[in-house]
Amino acid sequence: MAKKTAKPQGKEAATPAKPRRKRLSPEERRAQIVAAARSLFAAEGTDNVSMRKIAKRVGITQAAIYQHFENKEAIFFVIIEGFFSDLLAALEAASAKETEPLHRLRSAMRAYIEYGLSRPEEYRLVFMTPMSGLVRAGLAVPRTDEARQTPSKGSLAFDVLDRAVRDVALAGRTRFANTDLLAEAVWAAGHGIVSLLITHDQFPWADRAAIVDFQLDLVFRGLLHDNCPMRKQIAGLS
Amino acid sequence: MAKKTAKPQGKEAATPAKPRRKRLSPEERRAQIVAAARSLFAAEGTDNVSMRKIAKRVGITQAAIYQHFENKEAIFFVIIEGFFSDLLAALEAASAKETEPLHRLRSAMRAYIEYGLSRPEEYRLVFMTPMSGLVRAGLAVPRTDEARQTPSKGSLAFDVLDRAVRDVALAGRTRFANTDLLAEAVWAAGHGIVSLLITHDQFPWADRAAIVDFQLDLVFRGLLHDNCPMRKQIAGLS
DNA sequence: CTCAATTACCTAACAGTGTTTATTTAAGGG
DNA sequence: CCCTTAAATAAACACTGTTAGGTAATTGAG
Repeated sequence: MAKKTAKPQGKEAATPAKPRRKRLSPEERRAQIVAAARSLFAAEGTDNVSMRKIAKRVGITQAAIYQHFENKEAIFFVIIEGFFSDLLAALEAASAKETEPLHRLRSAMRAYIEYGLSRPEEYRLVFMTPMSGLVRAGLAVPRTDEARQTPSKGSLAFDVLDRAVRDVALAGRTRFANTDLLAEAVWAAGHGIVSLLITHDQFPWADRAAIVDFQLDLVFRGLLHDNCPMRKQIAGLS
Repeated sequence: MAKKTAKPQGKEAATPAKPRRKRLSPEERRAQIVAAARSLFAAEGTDNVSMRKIAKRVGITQAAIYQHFENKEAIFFVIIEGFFSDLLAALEAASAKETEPLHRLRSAMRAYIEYGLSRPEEYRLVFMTPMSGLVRAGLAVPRTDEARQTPSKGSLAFDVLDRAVRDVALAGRTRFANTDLLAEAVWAAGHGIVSLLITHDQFPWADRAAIVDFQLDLVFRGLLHDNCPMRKQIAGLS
């Protein structure tokens, strides 16, 4: 405001009520677009959000978005990066809270599940949607490759889980020697809960907290050594 | 062929190469449409199949489909019914193969996972896609309702799992008293495997068969009683 | 301060989607 | 044989993601 330069303004002087075109820096616009897209996704679901809706929310035309993003997937990509970044932070915070390997793994798993349930639309986008090269960019090739192209937040997040599982094995608390398999199984068990709860909220589920606790108990009882003294400590409620 | 009725044929006599409009019984057309849709879904993915593609495959115009189906979801619905029907058959066959409760549950779980992996696109449609009233029609309200409106194939399929879990509990083979929770947890563990393998085929997974075996071992070791003699029998490989 | 270059933005259009309407025409029964 | 029924069509609707080309706001050089 307070910008009264009073320029010549083209030729036909003051077509009335024409909302003056605002020009923002690319960084600002990008941030606006991503913010609008993220909140719309969360509110209406990923599929029900169009480029036009995002543009309207920002206050520009749909075509203007293409000045800042190659296509719709590119917006997804940025959102996913943020999702993985926060997921990584949540996992690391949960891991840091516990020192004993088993409790640490359990804490990380619980954090994963709760994080997924707290951001269902993004979770669906990241872990339940097939997108050429997109999910790949966020997560895949975490271990077997040697290229080491600055590992993505997604692979780092998986590494937290992987490390926690390995520590449990190193502490001699599980009889399963193959930690890769174990990490995948633990991940799948957690993902199954999140995925089903997100998609089938009509299903007559038991209480969510009870389900999460139960699943954790089941998995952790499963991976423990038969003679592990901790076996008694596992809650095993309900 | 050999139908040379030689009718008056309208007015402008023989516009050349105009493919004569064929008229089929509703049942035949419905079957054609569903068959085309199912094979296209399996081949190209649910999202990449349009009404026009289905119509072209059948040999009619897209609008003709609406004579037989209210909308695209209605086609999905029929396909899903078939999916659930086959799933139910697979689960029952797997259950029937084993008599000991624990082995029966394990057999059913394995059948579930393998069935899902064998029909990934339909599995995604049924268990990983949010669709208003659609999934509900196939699966939800399996237990808590008293209306008993001729239970769907979906709820019957879940019942197989539910019954298998309850039998394990009745046989005293698990310490978990809440069989509802246990059934949901077992389902979630299986679903997690199927879901992740379907969506993230880029991820450097271990061998599929090994993953499935491992997940089954993990879950079944988890649900067993501490002093259950069967504990030693569980494979627990790798 | 002015003028040219850059480029954020807009208008308009494209091809594709699911769906609807009005019209044609094939098939079966009187 | 006509005449009704309804399966199929053609053409349009409103929506989607995306692109081409023109307009104008901002920036930096002279």
